[in-house]
Amino acid sequence: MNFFHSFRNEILNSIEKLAKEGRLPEGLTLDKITTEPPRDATHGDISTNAAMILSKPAHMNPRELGELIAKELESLPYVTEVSVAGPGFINLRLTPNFWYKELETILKEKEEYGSSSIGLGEKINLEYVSTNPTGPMHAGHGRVAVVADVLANLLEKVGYRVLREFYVNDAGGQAEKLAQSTYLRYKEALGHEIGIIPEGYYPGDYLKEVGEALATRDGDKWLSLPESEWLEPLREFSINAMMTMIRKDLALLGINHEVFTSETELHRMGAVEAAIQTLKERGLIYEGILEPPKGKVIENWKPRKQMLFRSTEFGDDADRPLQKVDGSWAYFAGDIAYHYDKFRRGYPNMINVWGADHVGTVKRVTSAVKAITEGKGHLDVILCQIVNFMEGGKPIKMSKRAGTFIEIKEVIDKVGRDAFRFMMITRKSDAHLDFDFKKVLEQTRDNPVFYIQYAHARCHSVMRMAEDVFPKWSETSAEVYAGLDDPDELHLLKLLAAWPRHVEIAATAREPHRLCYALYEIAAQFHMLWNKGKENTLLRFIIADNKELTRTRLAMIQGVATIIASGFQIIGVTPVKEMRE
RNA sequence: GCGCCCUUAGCUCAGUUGGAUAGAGCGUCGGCCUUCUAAGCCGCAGGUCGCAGGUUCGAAUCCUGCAGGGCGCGCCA
Repeated sequence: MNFFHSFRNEILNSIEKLAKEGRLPEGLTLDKITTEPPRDATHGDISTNAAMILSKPAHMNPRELGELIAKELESLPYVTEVSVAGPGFINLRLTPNFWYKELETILKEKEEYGSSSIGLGEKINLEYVSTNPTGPMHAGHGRVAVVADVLANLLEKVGYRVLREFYVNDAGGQAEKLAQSTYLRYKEALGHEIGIIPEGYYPGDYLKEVGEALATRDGDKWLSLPESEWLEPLREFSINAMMTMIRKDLALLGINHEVFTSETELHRMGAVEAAIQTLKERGLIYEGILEPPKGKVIENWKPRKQMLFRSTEFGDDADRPLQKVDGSWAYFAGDIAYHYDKFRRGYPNMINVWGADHVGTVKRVTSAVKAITEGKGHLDVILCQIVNFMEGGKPIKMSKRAGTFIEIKEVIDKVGRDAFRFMMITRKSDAHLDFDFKKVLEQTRDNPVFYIQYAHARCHSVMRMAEDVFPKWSETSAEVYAGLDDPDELHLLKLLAAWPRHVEIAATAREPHRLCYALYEIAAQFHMLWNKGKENTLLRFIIADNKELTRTRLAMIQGVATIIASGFQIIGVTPVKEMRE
């Protein structure tokens, strides 16, 4: 439980009590009252804006009103001091006992500490990665994958029920090109000379084994047949092979989707026709002519009358075509059907995590969701900016065409899953991220992965050391906490107690990066305390001649380890107990 | 031309959704640490929050305009 909530409730109760007694007007709106940590810790532990929010409706000046409310709050449990400051903030200071009590809760709830039910069991469909199944995942896909996966964990942590879904773009021209590319490799596998892979085909070596596998399975059965005969079976064969590969890559990242939805399958079921028909009945489809796109010269642009969706009515910049020249469905038509499908499967709440190169399609898809669900469905798109992969400060140039892009597999091999996952969420997703292979492996403080892992390992190191002095200490429990009275110890306890709030904010803002900063802060404070023990032996965690104090400090250490482990659980990183290999 | 995002200390970035004197790491400078297993710890200095207006008790945060950077702007997927 985020303790700011419980104190907020207490504050609201006090205000209502004042209203009942006639010392404040009745029926004040209390929604905007917040409780949060004061900017400056010297002001106290909890700060509320109540007096400033209510001063206008109550016709009182904020300071005066603050004093009135403050008087009431003085009697709250664990509150040791209440003051009114600045423009009218009411600051509460809590007794050490409060933090000791929170520590006990942490030790009792373990990694569950920080979980909450603010999601109310609501279902969320989270679609992510959805990379084209035409080759292995490359490094750039990794950020989208990890940001979304951590977000999924985070949302579950606060009480949502999340469905992790992958949309398989196995229809359309790219899938056909894949089938054709596979056909070439198939011929090659059967001993035919194929020369250079033509422009527009997928040239990667990974298709060689697909061609070979096909030759092994089917022999030369497709060789003499016309394309119309083999295109569909080869498409399916190669898509399956690609998806197997992608799923392996995802598994390396520790990502496992629960649902894979096939675009082709949606078409087969007639879902696209059905969705378009629905829009038609609502008068949202018409025949019209589009302006040519600006700022980009398109050869062979011909104005054409075509089937359009009125997406401008739902916030898009232009109405969007639904069919290609040959009359087949455009990708967008399938996307409408897909999101309608998700909605009808029981997921009015949808989140898509995309790469920033899809900015252009956000508005059309969100407007389509509004239209087809009649405003009952809601789609939130989270965009991830590009990752700059670097080596010792120098950017690594990547080009798909030149075949110089780095595969995700290679990255994981080099730095490991844990470091990769962590680094991918150290920046907020709409900001660029530099990923330096050298820095990620550095064992210094400016490498946050290392620094936080080290704090966790150090905790366990201390706990192991303690066994020598006090065997089986962990089978007892701390009785008295009063020994934790150094300001730095109390500060550490406060940081631990702040964890549930960070989790909650990160989840509601859908910003996983906040977890990293919260953990870093805890790690820093812990390292600082550890180092203080070097100068001042009284502050050491293990005091050989004081078993009780040692046990108490070990409780604090356990708390630190627990919170870090809990954060790592959400981020999908394994907390290590030793830094040595 | 249009849309979305970004701009905070020399560098890399936080900033609790409108709150108090804007914070951290690196780097610089000055100390300390040869250990409860180490890769470190403390302190000093460093700011017109891109610029200009506006909204209000109060703005890095919201609105408008401008500048710089990024991504995108087929019936591709």
